[in-house]
Amino acid sequence: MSTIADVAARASVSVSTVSNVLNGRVERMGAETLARVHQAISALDYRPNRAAQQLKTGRTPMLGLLVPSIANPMYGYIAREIETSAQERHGHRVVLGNTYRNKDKETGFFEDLVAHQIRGVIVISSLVDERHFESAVRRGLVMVSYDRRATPGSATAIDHVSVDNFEAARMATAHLVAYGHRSLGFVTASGRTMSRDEKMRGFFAAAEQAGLRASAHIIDGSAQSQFGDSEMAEVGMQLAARIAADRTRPTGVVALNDLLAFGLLAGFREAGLSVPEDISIVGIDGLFLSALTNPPLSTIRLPVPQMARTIVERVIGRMADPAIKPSEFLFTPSLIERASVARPSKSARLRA
Amino acid sequence: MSTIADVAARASVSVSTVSNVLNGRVERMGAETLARVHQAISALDYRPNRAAQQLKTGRTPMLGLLVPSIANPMYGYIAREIETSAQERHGHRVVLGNTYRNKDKETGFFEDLVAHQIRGVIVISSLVDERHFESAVRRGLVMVSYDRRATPGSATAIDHVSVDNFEAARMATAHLVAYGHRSLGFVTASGRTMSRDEKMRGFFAAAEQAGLRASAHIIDGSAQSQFGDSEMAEVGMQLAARIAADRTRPTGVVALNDLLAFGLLAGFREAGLSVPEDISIVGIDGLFLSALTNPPLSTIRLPVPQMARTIVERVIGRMADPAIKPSEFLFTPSLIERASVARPSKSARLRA
DNA sequence: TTGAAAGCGCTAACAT
DNA sequence: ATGTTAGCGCTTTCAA
Repeated sequence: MSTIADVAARASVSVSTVSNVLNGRVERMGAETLARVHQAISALDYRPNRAAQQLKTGRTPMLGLLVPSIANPMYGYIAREIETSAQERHGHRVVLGNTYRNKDKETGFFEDLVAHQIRGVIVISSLVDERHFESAVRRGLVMVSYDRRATPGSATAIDHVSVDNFEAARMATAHLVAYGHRSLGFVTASGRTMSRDEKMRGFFAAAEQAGLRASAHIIDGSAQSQFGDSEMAEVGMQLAARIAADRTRPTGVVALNDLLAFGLLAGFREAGLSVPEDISIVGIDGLFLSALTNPPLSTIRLPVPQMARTIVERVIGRMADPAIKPSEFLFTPSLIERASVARPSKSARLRA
Repeated sequence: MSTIADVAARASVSVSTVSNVLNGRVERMGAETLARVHQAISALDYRPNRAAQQLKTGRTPMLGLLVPSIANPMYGYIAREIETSAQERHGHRVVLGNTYRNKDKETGFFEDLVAHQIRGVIVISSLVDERHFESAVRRGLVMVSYDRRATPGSATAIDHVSVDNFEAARMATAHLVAYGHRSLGFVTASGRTMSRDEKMRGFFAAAEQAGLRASAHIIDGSAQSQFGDSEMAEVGMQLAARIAADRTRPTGVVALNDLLAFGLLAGFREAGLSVPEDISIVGIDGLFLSALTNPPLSTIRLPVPQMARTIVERVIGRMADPAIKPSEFLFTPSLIERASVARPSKSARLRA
């Protein structure tokens, strides 16, 4: 690999002149000099050594991206949007890490970022406990978190970008109510994340609003692991069996997310229940896969591309200007009506 | 951030002594000196600056990982296994890039890796044309490719890790044959990748073997884009409509991959065809989602975790020892029998 | 057993 | 308009 000195020699200029053209400081440069430098650069196929630039400037065009598991299609979708936006719109590469929702893994990732002088990091769907985040921020990281709300009241050093989870669950529940369901369930996996808590509140709010608070219940199952891809669907299957066996089961359920809904769909079928004839389901996420299930899943779509763009803009923007204060960004979801919701059957209504 | 000099000062030793302990050269070091250094390191919470190490040594514990689209659940799965293995077993972080199967994006990614002095790169399912790979290798990259076979005959500078695609398609087809199917289809999207060509060969080989060569057909649809996540399923849906309308349609089909099979499943249902009563399907990949479809999809499972481990070992191993020659690694897939395959119905047999 | 010092490739303040 | 140079934080050779 050729260095800046090689280029300088070939163009018969000093290294600083080369550095100047590299960094766009060409206003008062001789046109001929500039041409010679460009010519030398392409002749040598020269690329600046990022490590050297970085050592000098303390910056590097990279971002960290932490997900519970990239095998989860929802996180894969978000990650794709984030990486594409970081790369195409801001010229940043992204370092990916799977955390399996493990605090030590998160901490380890932050430490490595700091060691690599990568100053921006995006964290997807972490657990409620945020203390190791704050300590990472103190070490200099610019952090934006997805799918977690700011802890109310506490001034935070982190941007929070999320969908209005309360509203998402409320819409899903209201959709069921609109179809005449009077006995409702919110199906969730037992790990507590902030977004789950909010969805539960939205669920109950919609039930309350419809005067159905007494017949609205949380149904939760414990996952072996907490990072939710195949496991999330497993929980759905198990829960479906439990629900099917319950003679007082709800006529309509909202699933924590689409993956859980997929498991529910499979589990109900196995238990001999038809969706939506025997029970209605609405998911949350709007994964492309939700259009393919049998029946196609009614779900709440999250505006993922827009959220991803905001996330990336925030990290990059705040790295460039430390004066910008962290803030909160809430996006509104929307209902996709498909075929997993119908009016409750007479027998179902009687049972409930 | 404290530097090595701060540590040295605090421990009252020279920087080279600190560097020695950092790099494990402690054999003939005074026990007391060593202790002082350790103590200073933890007192200052010191972490070596990777950029500086890298500038000096020319190495950095990172890998590049290129996928067509991380939103594709199969690539997400592979990526998770690769990242986890790179991190836990070898202490390397991974830089992720989506290529959308675009040559310029691939080339751009390679250039950035070189600029960052990242010397190892893993490429998933790229297109057939490999020339820009060879040129990246000449620039110093250690490359391992997944899901592409080496170009026969040509000595390559790239490791190739893949599943035996011929065998995968052969097994899938033989499974259909074993269930009595005499009219076979291989459903694929039209973009040509190496793995697709091999699967077709395996399909025909199994048909031939069963004396069914004349009634074995390729059914392909063109995708708008080539990186295959939601699009792949779309193609499946369209193709299903076309197949359903065809009075001479096969009684059993092998799908290029599970995602395509999901689209097929949805499309057949929409067209009023039942699986497996009216038509049997077998997928290829073994995604966890394939267990959740209605009916559950019979498919060919790829040994993803093992392949991922091999991939990572190869990059890291060859970076450490340039004398190691690139080679080819072929893994054997296995059949998962579920419910999307049954004996062809009488009417279906007559039709064909 | 420990230390001094050169140098990795670049940026930017300063000099000319 | 262009050049000189110190120094970013580390590794490693060589000397003591």
